[in-house]
Amino acid sequence: MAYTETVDRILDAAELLFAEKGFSETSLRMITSKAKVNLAAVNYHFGSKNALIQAVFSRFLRPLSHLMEEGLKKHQWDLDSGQAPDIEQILRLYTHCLLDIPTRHENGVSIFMRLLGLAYTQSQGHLRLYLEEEYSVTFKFILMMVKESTPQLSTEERFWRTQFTLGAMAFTMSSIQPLTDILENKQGSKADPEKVIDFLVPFLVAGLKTPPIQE
Amino acid sequence: MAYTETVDRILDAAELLFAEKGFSETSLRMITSKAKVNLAAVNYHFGSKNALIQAVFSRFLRPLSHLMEEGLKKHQWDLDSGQAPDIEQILRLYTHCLLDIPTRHENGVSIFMRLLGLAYTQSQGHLRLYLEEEYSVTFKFILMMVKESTPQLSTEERFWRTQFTLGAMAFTMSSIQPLTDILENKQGSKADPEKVIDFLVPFLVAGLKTPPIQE
DNA sequence: AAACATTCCAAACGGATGTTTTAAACATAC
DNA sequence: GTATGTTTAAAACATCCGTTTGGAATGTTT
Repeated sequence: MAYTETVDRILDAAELLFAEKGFSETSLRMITSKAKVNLAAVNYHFGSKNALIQAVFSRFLRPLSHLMEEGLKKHQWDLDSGQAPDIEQILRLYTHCLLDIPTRHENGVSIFMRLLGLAYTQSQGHLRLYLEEEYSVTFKFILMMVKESTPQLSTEERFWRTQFTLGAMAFTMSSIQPLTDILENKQGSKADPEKVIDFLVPFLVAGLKTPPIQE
Repeated sequence: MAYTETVDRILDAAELLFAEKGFSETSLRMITSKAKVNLAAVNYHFGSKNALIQAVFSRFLRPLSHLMEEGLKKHQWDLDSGQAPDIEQILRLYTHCLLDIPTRHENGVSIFMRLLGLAYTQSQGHLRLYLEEEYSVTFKFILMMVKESTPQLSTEERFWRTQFTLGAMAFTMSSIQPLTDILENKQGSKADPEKVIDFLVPFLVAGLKTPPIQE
């Protein structure tokens, strides 16, 4: 995919509109008129609306995945070393990488998290498949790290606690500022994502570390 | 709204399809053909598709709200008594009420949870307004109870922890069906909502009770 | 300059959507 | 029996959707 200016303008507009309205609720005509490009440009450059959705995700998941792998290497964590990292360190690494993604909009982090949440909750079969194929390696490795760090949990309880963690993160990050306000460029007491994460991580760590109900 | 048989059949079908596919992805023709009623019946009885969505929510939110108020009365919790309930009791009351709603389908609880999650994550403007107008009293009262039960938290940290809690609940609920499928493929155990809640509450309680970072 | 490939654009296509309208049947109550 | 409300049927409505088309514009290469 050659990144011409038209392609970028489409991706920028689509990213904002998808995050604000959802996928089905955003039409190609909304996107192209916001991006100030011709309607046919989407199908010309991306092929289909579904491919555009996937491209939007790729543009921020690729850097995120890359940052994560670098971070993991730097810590020299290894599954076979027997030295499991603390669960808090894993969360810190993940949130730190999130904040370091280069963003194309203000409040880019909020938008990314909102999109991530939508990817989970909106039943877009094609998107689920695509994400699974493209980025499962990195995320599976993280899941393995979580497993090493929480040996006291049953597989089932660990699975659900991971979901709770994801939910708290995605939901909170996506509502850091009502997205309408973001788009209107309305300013006020702007909530700093870093500060929210400082609140979030101890909350999640406490939940993850609490004794299991299934012995 | 007179609850004739046609009305109920429409609501039953809509409830299932909305929970399965989401609102935008469910057409009136899908609903009426599943309910085996005429297409025009929806607009005749409900007026519009949006009104139908609201009616689906009312049918299970009204009993839920009622159960909550009864539960609060039974515990004789009072904001001015100075006797703050434990935060776990509040969460338990809420989740128990959720499980006690009379359901019209098998897996009714899963369906309600999924709908509740969709209401939060799917940005349906009209739905958000409607829920706000109809059920904000009960909701605000719960927030006051949470405040009483967590006096050690600053207003800011309590606000965010409430967001984390809501996020974990809504996110898990809205994706509970797809997740259950994942889990079933992974291992034979079928996940029923009660079990998920049993995992969820201790996780949230631990997070809510952990010492604040802001002293 | 000529040939080529790429990008852009206005318009149209076929289909699905929510909604409305017509008419006729059916039930129930006064 | 007449009035009132409910249901079905079939069709049309206006609109929106994703996608496709043919040709014009643009840039690059020979």
